[in-house]
Amino acid sequence: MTEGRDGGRGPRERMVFSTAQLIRRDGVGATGMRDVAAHAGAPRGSLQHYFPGGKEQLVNEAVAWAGRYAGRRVARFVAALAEPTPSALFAAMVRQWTDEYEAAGAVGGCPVAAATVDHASCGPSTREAAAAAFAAWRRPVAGALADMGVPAARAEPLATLMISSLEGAILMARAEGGADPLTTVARELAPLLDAALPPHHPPHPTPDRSPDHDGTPHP
Amino acid sequence: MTEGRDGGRGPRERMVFSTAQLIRRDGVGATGMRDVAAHAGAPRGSLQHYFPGGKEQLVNEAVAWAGRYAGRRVARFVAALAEPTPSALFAAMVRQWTDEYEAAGAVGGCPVAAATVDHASCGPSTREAAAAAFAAWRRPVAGALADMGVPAARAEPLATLMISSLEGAILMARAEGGADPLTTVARELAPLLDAALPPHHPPHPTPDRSPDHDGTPHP
DNA sequence: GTGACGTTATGACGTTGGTCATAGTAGCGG
DNA sequence: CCGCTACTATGACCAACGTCATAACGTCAC
Repeated sequence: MTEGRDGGRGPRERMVFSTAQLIRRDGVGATGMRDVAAHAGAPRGSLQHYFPGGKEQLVNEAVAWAGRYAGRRVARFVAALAEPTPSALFAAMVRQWTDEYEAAGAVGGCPVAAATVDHASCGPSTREAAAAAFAAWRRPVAGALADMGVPAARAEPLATLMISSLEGAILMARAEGGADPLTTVARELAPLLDAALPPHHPPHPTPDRSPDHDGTPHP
Repeated sequence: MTEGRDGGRGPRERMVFSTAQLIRRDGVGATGMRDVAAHAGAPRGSLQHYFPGGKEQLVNEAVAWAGRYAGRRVARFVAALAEPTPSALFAAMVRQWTDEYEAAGAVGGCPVAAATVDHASCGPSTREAAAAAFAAWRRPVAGALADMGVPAARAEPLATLMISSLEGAILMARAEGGADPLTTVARELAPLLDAALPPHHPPHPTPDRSPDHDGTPHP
């Protein structure tokens, strides 16, 4: 899939983007600097020019980019929801992955998860970058829940639960080679999420699918 | 086979065990065969003798062992529960990790997750091994839920949700360096899990069991 | 033009990985 | 003693990695 928005930017952004793509598919340790340069169509020398901190800096920036991307994506999901319920938001987040897995197979996961697991392949700063990325992802989710009417005290915990379940389901889906765990988690978690709304909210069963194709590939 | 050389556990099992331990801390790619031999106190030559399939076979056996271990652990948790409710089982599963993280820091995650993410560091057979490990873990969880009174149709999906949430929370906990996501997920998911029980939940006679301690560290 | 600078391009070095090949050691039946 | 088998131990290879060093190619200022 060619995405229109990566070629226009400079080579530096392309390399960060390619790093995230390769990391989420192959892991941190298995992603070489040469692979990144080749995937980004950039010269190898540019790596050490733009990222004098070496692989660690490159991975950290890729993780940070993935966190920002996930946060922007959540805002986009919320804006596109016909029924602004927590379960509909979660369903949209999950559908992003089921669509990809059913289209291109369950290769590739979350780059932040890969960076977290491959902890030894990079320095301790990557752990902080992963924490920041999760925070940048959780914050808009919690904000969206609060906007929907979820009590402020429960918005953050529920966002943590949503992201945890999604990440774990991505893991199991990759292992099983199918998207079943993702759909299962979305279905089972839905009633709990909507139950966090104040009582006078009418329970609307299913969200209708709204088109959200911005052409940007997964982080 | 020669048994009884080292207290009943041969060097082969030690190597599989060490592989799981190193993988769950450093990832697959960053775990070298030499490291495994050193950690297991075994000679390097024994690796190629016991695992002619190389690193892939070693990793696969470690993943399979981790799956069996998790399954056995679930059975032990169920036996030790004072109140056999789904939320209590989930709390026990989560507490296994919070205890470790609060005692020794949030280094180390699930070896099955590491093998799933580091997909490129090993062949496709590792993916199947990870799927089998997840299944070996999910089956006893679903069985325990069914025994507690959860309808059979919901036992498997709920087990998938429990394991997904746990795996994702482990991920976030490692990234943040604390056990908070784990406790949050356990608390937020509890009402949904217990709501799957039939209206009058019958208090089962608790099978008294000594606290779990088999001397085996985490997988 | 000339120089400087940001970038691109490539070769080389040192390390580390997994695997292979080959010794070496213990136990045991003859 | 010998030969056999299971296991231990170690050195050698090749490939790949990240990094460094250096040179060439732009494009502006002057």
